[in-house]
Amino acid sequence: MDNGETPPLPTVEDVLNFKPLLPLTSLLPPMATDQLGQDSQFGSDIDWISLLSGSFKIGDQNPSPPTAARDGENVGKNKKKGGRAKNAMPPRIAFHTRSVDDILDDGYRWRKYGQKAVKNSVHQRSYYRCTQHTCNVKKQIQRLSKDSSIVVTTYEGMHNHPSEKVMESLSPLLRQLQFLSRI
DNA sequence: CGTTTTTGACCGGCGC
DNA sequence: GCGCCGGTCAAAAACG
Repeated sequence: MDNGETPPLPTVEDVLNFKPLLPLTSLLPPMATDQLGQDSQFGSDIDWISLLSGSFKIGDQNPSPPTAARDGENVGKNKKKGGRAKNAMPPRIAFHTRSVDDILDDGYRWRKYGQKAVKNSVHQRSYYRCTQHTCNVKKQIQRLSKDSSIVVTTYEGMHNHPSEKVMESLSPLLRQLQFLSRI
């Protein structure tokens, strides 16, 4: 598609209209300490997730676990498994975003693997998969036919690795926090 | 040249 | 069984 371009930053209106159904921290992967490098001191002393979510307290080693509220409002179509609960399907999280751009930069890299026209919608639905091999997170993007200015992004599954983009931008801050926490 | 997109084929579930 | 529908595969094209 139009991937060569850097996705435009969200406008103020985009931010105001951005209503996640879950706390953003629930989208972060569990901190993989072994991926931060052997020489890194990250991960062992500080619960970065709770720190970033604002629930971190000094000396609190046991913050409230992110009891992932499972389903969003629009996931009603999951009733397919009427009697056959074969495998618990991964949780789905949907975001409604008012944006001119279909592709929202969430920090992860995605590979498109399909596109289909859905019934009762003029627009098509695109299917993406996380490019990390060990991570089978999927997401689908479709634009509301009623209000074409709204993009629905549905995530399925949780990343088992950190976003290199987020890590890159957060690394200096994390180092600083690590340094300060040692005092 | 490696990676990503495109796009029709393919497949499985479900209702009739 | 058949056809619709949503999701995925995969080969070829496009891209940088």
